[in-house]
Amino acid sequence: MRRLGRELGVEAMSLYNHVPNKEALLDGMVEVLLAEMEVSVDGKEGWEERVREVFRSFRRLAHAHPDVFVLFAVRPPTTSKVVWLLPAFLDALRGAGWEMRTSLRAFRALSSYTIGYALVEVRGSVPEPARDRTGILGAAEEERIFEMVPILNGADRDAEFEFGLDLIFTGLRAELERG
Amino acid sequence: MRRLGRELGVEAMSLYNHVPNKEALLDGMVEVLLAEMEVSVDGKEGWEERVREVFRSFRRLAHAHPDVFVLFAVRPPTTSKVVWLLPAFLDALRGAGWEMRTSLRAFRALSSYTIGYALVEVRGSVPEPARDRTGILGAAEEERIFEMVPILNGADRDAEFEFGLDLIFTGLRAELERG
DNA sequence: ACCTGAACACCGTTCAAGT
DNA sequence: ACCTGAACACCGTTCAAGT
Repeated sequence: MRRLGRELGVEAMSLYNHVPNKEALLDGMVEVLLAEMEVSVDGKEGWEERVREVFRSFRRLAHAHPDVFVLFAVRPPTTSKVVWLLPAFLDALRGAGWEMRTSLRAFRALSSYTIGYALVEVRGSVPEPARDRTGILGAAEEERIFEMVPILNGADRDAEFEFGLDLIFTGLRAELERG
Repeated sequence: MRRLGRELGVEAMSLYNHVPNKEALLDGMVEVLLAEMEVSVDGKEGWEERVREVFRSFRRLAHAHPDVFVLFAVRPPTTSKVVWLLPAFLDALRGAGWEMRTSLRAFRALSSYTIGYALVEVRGSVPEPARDRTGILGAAEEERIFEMVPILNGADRDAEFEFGLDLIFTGLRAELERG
């Protein structure tokens, strides 16, 4: 609050004339973040490609404002979180022909995946492990870890994210066929 | 630090004889959390059921220590995060016959989903939306939101989580068949 | 080797007093 | 209606001084 006050050329206490407290300020930032989400879905054919586009936009939001995105992920749910994300999803879903419970489960799966993926991404890459640090593991397992960390860090994130979406959509299509 | 000191019957500054700073303390807590993860996989037949069990354990960890789990999700990656989770996964995967890149992508998909799902779960349920709050939406969309929030909150979390795992595993099995 | 007092540079928030 | 000074009850951290 004090720093924000300084930035605005005002004392910290003045802020309380405009905002109830710091928490409200943080939630407001998240709200602004979500309002910024732009989903351009109109050109897309078919529910699958439209839904993909919603979650791609969501991930782009995390890249654009990583710190606020962490707030989004961590702070308790608010109405605005639901109000921004859910209609965008349901809108993209038109034509899929699911009942509501299935739609909501699909939403939970896709949003959980996207939140988790973007969060891991935003935190940065895994540090090179120190040799002594891994003493808990057997020698073979230790070797495996050393081999994997660079591959983990060197991955093409966009392709990797799409791969995860592919998995989930394969599951959803199968679900749809079963009725 | 001051509160922890009090809890230990000692002044806050004394802690700096044992720990470099607060950050290190938080990372240590995450490390203890991960060390606590118990995966009982030995009885399970087949890689799929074993891998499922790994991520179920992970989610159970979030329920047991929600605050530390949030730290896990938010703090930068450390060696110990990889060292605990990845070997457990790779171990469960034996017999699936994938190359490393595919294994790592499967790991990313499943861990992202589980982190995201557990995080949303841990934050608590969505508040009942206020009627005036949703003025941004059209009337029909507003009605849809009002209808959905109770369903969203009332869901059977265990079943919902498993449903998401189902989707991803369906995708992985398809991937496996294609080679 | 470990603990402490004093000190520094911070926080968020309240409230009476000002314009 | 909005801003401010003073004040309260906090933070994490350093460092010289103690045992």
